[in-house]
Amino acid sequence: MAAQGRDFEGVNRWRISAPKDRVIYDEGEPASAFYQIETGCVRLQVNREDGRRQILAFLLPGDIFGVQCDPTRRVAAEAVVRTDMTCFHASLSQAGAFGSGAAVGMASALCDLASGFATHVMGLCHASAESRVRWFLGWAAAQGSISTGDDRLELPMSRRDIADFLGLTPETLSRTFSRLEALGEVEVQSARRLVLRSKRRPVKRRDGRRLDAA
Amino acid sequence: MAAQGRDFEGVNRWRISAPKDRVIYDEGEPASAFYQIETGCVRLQVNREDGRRQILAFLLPGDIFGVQCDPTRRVAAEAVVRTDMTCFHASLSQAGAFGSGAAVGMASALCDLASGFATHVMGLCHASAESRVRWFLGWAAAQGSISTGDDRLELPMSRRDIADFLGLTPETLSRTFSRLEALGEVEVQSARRLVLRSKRRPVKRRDGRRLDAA
DNA sequence: CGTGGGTTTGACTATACTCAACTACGGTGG
DNA sequence: CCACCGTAGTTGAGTATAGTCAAACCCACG
Repeated sequence: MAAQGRDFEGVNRWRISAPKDRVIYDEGEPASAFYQIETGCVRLQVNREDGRRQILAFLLPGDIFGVQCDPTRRVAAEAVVRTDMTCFHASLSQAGAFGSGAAVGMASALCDLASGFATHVMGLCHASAESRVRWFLGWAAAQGSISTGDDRLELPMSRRDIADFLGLTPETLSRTFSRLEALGEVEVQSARRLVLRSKRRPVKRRDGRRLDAA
Repeated sequence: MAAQGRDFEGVNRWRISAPKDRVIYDEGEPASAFYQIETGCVRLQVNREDGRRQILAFLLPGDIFGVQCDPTRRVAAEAVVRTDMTCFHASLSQAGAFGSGAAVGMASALCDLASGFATHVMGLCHASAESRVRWFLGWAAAQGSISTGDDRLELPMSRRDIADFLGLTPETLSRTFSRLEALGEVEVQSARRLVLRSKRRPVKRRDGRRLDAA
């Protein structure tokens, strides 16, 4: 959804590549550039003092990240898998110097980011683990670079990544995948290779239980 | 935190006022304006088909909301209490016409919004109800228009609003307030009038338990 | 082919949700 | 000004669900 008609004319740029788990930028660093993913996957995350980690977003090809007002990074960006991206050397405060086009482009990227966060909040508020995982699967299925054709998912991230994204423990996540597989909603070919089975979404009741459990 | 140095010169504007619970805009409506709060409080929310409601953000004086790329509203905005605001008649796609200043201003507003959402995600991922409520109290204490001086909070929103914001039931929220009161961390003078008691934050361990339970 | 980390499963515990009743507050009208 | 009423909030009991600790499994890598 990101990056339609945003070329950021006049902004200095170069291509960079990051191997799996490479830190692209870390919390506390000065922010002077933003990025657009070409191939791969990036996670935005906050590392808590107690060692726990919250993943705020998974970003995929086309997505722009790193645009912000604050001069220092509040969240870290790490490559989930080997990732190629374009690095634009500009901050929002200087955006005016590049003309309104660049500013609108950056605003547009922020729009997508905010929209993704909002969707994430909505996903997290599904109380049950089952709902959260269904929501995650729906999100993944809607991403072109994850969903390879007909209901076949190729996940770039680990179970722990997903757990930290959904606010669940890896154990609960794994159990939930197993339950959904038993329900026939998904086939877990391997940890990162899934096939969605339910062609049409099951009808939900007010209490969140499925009517057509099959 | 919002609205520093953003005057949106040249953008047509007018002042509007909304009584408690008035819908400012609803999901599905066309988006042609954005807003800045003068006094009061606004909630951004999504109403689910099952009747449940997720509140994505509480917005306070100075905050800007309603800036988006999408031509239709994905979330609704409602006044929590009687609210006065300025309505700016401009959308992000036309922002270029007003010069880069307006575009940067709108991007800046989006930055704040995204930042708030990100903080919200982090708050929701605190597993326990106790942590979520502590996080909410911390958020409220940091808001000038809620925190009246020394650790005294005047909440504009109801328990149900807070519950829908934190992804808890009103019962659990109420119980949690009672527990925090028993722990001496907060005094619940009335439902919307709180006094924070812990001058210094209690030290936490990796497992989230307090060391200096008192 | 062997090893190791990621993943899955198991048993138990802690916590939040549900349904229900009770209470307190705020607004209205006498 | 006080009494009443309705709604919001609180508390209680029982149940369902996710977390914790621990061990087994399995795939991917060397």
